Amino acid sequence: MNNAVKLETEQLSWPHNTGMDAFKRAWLLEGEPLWERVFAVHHERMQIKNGKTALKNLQKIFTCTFRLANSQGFHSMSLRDLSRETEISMGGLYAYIGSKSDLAAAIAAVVRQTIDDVLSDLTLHNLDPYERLKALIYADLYMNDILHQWYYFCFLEAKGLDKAQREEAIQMEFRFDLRLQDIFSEGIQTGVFRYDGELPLLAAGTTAMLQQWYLKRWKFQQLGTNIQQYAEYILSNLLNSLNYKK
Amino acid sequence: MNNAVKLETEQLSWPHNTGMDAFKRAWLLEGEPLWERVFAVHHERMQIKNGKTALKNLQKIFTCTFRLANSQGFHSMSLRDLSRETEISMGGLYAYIGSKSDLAAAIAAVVRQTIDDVLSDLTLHNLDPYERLKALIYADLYMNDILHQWYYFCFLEAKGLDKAQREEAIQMEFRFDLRLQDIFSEGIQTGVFRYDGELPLLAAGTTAMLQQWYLKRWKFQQLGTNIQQYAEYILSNLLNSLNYKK
DNA sequence: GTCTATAGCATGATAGAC
DNA sequence: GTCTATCATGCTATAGAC
Repeated sequence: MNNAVKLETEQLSWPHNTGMDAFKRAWLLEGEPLWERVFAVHHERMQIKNGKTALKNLQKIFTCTFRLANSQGFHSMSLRDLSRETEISMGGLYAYIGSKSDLAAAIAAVVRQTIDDVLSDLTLHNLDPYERLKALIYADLYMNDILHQWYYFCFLEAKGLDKAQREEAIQMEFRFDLRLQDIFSEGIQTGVFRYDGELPLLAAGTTAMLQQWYLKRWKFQQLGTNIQQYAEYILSNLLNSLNYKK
Repeated sequence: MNNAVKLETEQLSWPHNTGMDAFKRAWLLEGEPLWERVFAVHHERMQIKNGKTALKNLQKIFTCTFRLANSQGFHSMSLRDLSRETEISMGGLYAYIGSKSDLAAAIAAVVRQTIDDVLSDLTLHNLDPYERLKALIYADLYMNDILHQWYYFCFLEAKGLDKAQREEAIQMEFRFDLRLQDIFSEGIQTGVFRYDGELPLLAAGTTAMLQQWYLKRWKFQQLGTNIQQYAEYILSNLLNSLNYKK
């Protein structure tokens, strides 16, 4: 795991404390640490090796890519658009991105690695099924929220990626579903959950509801639903399906 | 409502009989009736007025557009790709589509009108909340299945449509959610349902699960879940949330 | 490290023969 | 009604000055 992402001193404060502030303190998914991560993943494709200036321009390039691609689509965003938006010349852009499709690939790669880092750390904690379920749902939803532009891009532009990356994305989602199913199964075995339907479908439905948070922002905005309320809704709905009795 | 879509003689056989065969017989959403619908919606933009040849080529054009756009994205599908795939020359294509974006707009328009026709007809039946819920979920899922390429296209290419059409798509989804909420509310009032959470979130979650059927075909294929099983899962999961007792 | 200028090519669209 | 040939434009990417 990339140490830059996780403050060791905070490791034990989360997921036991499931507030979003605690999550943000424990995981450095925003601001400069994020761009250092992007640089770490992407720097082989870059001509610029000076970290200081690279970070500033990487941030501009990725941020503007999200603004353009998430509103009109990545393929219909031209590099001239991106050049205008970032105020970096065409030639300048190519010192950072290698090619247009490299840019999309980098976004997907950063998302994959971040998810892996955060979720694999969750398994280190020794929690009971209820706590594991809660921690997984809150962690995933917080990630969806903080990196919502990244997730939105990956979901809607997946077709544009090469076959290996598309396959990776599908495998990531399968693993997430399986992680949920494992928790369900363990809870059923230990007797805290009871469910007589298809666990894969229950997991798939949960994943779908979590993804809504970045896919349907307009809906939650219109409803006035905040992230805490939505997390609680998903969890209580799921616990109800699982016949969990506190 | 467009009479060509609905066989009057079958009006009463559905939604009381919720099998997919009955749905397909009642609603003509496939084959020649579908392409006649497309022609009806799109013919103003076409130079060809002869129905016979137009229908055959429209089918080729739309079918190939789905194959290309749903695998690589509509914007990165060139009209030369489409020309090669349909075996219609570039000049020939323009006798049918007006422009590339007209083609996307036509797909969205056909979907919108079909949904409106099918769902508005459902309200004509006088059903109790349980039956209405079942009919709505089955009808929507069957539509998602039969027209899955159309829905998939609309979901993933929505960004490429003009503002009015994007707004229309959002309004359609809001109306669907509200339709679900109305049924929930009526059931709660008449005492067959009991729910103390947020109805809009329960409706949004149901809509999300229905959309999975065309968004995540790879998942259901891998799980071996067929449409009947999935319809039953969504309904029973929802009835459980609503504390419905048969 | 950033820029301007431009190469080289693919694209959407149209004109006009048949 | 369908085709071929072509136009004008916009695109990604690079070369080379500073």
